Amino acid sequence: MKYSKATNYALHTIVYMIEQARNEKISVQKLADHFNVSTTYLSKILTQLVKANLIESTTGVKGGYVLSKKVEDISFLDVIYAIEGNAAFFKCEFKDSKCLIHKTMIEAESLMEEYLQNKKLYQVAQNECQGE
Amino acid sequence: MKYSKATNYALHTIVYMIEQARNEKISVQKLADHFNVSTTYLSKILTQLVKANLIESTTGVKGGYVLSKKVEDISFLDVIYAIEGNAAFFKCEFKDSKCLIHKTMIEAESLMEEYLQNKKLYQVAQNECQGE
DNA sequence: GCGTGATTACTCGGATACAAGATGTCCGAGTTTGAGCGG
DNA sequence: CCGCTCAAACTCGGACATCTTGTATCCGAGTAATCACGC
Repeated sequence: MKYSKATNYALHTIVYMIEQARNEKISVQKLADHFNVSTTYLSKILTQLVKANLIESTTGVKGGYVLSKKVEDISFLDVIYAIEGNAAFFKCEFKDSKCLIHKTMIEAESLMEEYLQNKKLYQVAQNECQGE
Repeated sequence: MKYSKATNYALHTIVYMIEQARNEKISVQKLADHFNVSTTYLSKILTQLVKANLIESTTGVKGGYVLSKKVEDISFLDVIYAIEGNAAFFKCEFKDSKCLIHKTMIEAESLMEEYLQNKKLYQVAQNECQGE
């Protein structure tokens, strides 16, 4: 039961983009250097963020990635869902919907997700840990 | 980011034991039949619960497992920790302790865990999903 | 009937096998910008 | 100076390799109750 490294990279990437001058495109290359990961790997992660409509990409020379929303609209949960998917943490093998254990676990998860939905990434920008 | 099946089995096993007459030993065999899993696999899971002092085992003929605490003292979180470990969901690769992303994620996790700590398993016993 | 040993019904733990997912790399393809070059 | 071509700088996507973790099985060892047997 752990969040993947990819989620960590995704969160940091978005925060980094928030801290850049607005609407300035940024290349995978630059991000990868900054976080000290391979460009190809990071690009996979960014592709997932694009599919979730959190960022936009423009191809070709001078291409790169830009936030596609107002910074106030990007929550932790948005990024997490984009990378991890939005399936429930817990799934009862048995009677599922009627299972009280299942119900309890879902309630617990909801608490956490509600918090992460209300927490926006721009709130932690600046003074943020910036890779190595 | 998902809880393992083992956690599901563990939670259901404890609930099942709560529903049994108190202090009555129960064998892996019986539990495995009930949940329709292999005895050897379930026994590994139970061993983890023993190590976490949630249940006790007695070996030999007429041996088996019994709860080792009062039912009011067994929380969801106890069982989850026993199986999943108590490591944090999220770990920042970078400056860790100073990272606000990390801090936020830990806060979110704490909310969930607090809920699961206060929720006891006997509260969902009875009317519970009992395997197939 | 009483002690001793064998059998039986259990748990325990190590070794192993398999599958799935996370992590990461490689490479070829498509796309846009801009530079170079010829008329 | 205009238009064409071509290279360069990007993203995109599929295929693949590797590692870790979860799931599951097998088997041999240890342990305690009970049964059987001999004295």
